[in-house]
Amino acid sequence: MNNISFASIKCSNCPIRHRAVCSRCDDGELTLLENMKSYKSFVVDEVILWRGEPLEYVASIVEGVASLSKTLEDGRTQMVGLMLPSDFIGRPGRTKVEFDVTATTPVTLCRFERKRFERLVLETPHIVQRLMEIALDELDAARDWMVLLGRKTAREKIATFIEMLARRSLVGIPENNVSIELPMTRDQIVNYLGLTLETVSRQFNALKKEGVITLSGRKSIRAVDLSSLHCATGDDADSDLNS
Amino acid sequence: MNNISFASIKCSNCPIRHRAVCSRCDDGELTLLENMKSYKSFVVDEVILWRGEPLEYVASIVEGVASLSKTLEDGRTQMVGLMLPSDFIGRPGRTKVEFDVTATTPVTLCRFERKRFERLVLETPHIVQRLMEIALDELDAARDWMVLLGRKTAREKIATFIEMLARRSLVGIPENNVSIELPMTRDQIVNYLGLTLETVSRQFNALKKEGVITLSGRKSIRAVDLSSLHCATGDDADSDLNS
DNA sequence: ACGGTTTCTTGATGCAGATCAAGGAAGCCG
DNA sequence: CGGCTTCCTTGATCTGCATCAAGAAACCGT
Repeated sequence: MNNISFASIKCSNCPIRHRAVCSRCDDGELTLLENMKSYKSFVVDEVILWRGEPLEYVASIVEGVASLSKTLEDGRTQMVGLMLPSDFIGRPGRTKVEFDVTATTPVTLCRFERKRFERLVLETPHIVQRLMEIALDELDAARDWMVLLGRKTAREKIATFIEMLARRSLVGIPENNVSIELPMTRDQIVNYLGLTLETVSRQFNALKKEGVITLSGRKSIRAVDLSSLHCATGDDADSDLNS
Repeated sequence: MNNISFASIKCSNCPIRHRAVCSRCDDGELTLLENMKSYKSFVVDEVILWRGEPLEYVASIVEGVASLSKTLEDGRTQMVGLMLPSDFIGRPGRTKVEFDVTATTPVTLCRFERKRFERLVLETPHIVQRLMEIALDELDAARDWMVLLGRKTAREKIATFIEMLARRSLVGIPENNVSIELPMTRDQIVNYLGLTLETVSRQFNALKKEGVITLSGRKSIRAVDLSSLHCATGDDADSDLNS
């Protein structure tokens, strides 16, 4: 656990200062948030929030990856979102969440008491504006994922997943031979992509045999050939450099 | 086409006054919107907005149903949203949309020039607040749909779809024998649910044979037995009376 | 470095839903 | 009302992925 280092961090030095819910805030607004915030960390697989549980805090992810997932009666589960640093958990105006939130890597949150935060939101347009943008970005991502879940083949799902991770892990221009750390186990990938363990395994290894990627260890991938990886996604050539 | 009747409607008499983007606005704010708005209508299957096209207007749906859909290289398409009256099309801060918007029934929009609207948004917290709520509600819906697309069987998808329409078409307490008008053709249902024509047809008729629903004509359904309909959805007993 | 556990791979088989291929019923327009 | 078109249904077959069933590799604690 590495949260202690955050215990007394200044907002102005925060790694997500420029992307989180506070990104548009001026110094005065930031001070208000500074006085409200508290950090909390979670270990891998720890549940951050249960579905339906009263929501006492809202929070930004400072570090780590969390997943949102929904479960049907009989136990089938579907991941409905991946939350990365600067993403926001919880929403003003709702007293609970409709999904379970789980840490897939060690996670550190910057939390605000929900009720106080809601009051602040009403008076702080910069925060609402940013919250809206964050929600709309998530909506875009959710819609892309709907295409994947509804229409893509197993192979295309895996390729899209890897490409998404590759695109995210490099800041600059994409180039071949990017090394990627999977932020989740096969089991979680399964629930993210709407597949089974065996199918995920087979498709990873198929792409490996074709020389599109290499695998080493359980959570490390190298994208050898980005262009053939993209061909395998089913998406068209252009599409999104956005956000 | 029935749009002429809207040509000079007052915002205060608007059928979506209490739910649309303007729902929190006071009289002054409403007057500003009133002076910016223009109505436009679309016939069935008319494209309201092409993916990637520059976005000159944002708009609320006043009447009718529109669909958002995405298409893969090879023509497979997935509907990623159904827009109903009071839903909002377009977003401040983006110059284009990432999907096609099509009228699935005759549609009337209340439009605002995007640039003027963006300026107004910056100064009108009531609008941003409502926009955020709308976005978050859409996000909830998108996530429910991800579960359907990723994990539900054909039968469960159809049952969920019908239940959604039933729930929406009645204002009060759900009761058996609700009559439902499908706002779309089989072909569009197919793309909404991530299935094929034949499968959709078979599952509709399976539910009919079991006495859960009756069919009459092409677009009219009666939900005879809501509780067995719900059982067929795969969802758990409680879940959402929200929003 | 070793044994045990967890996680991942590989193979064999089965099935839900896709695809292929005709028919049949609604709706439309004369 | 009758012919035409579009849309929907039904049946036969195929296939991608799930499921079932062993192994094998990676990781972990001692």
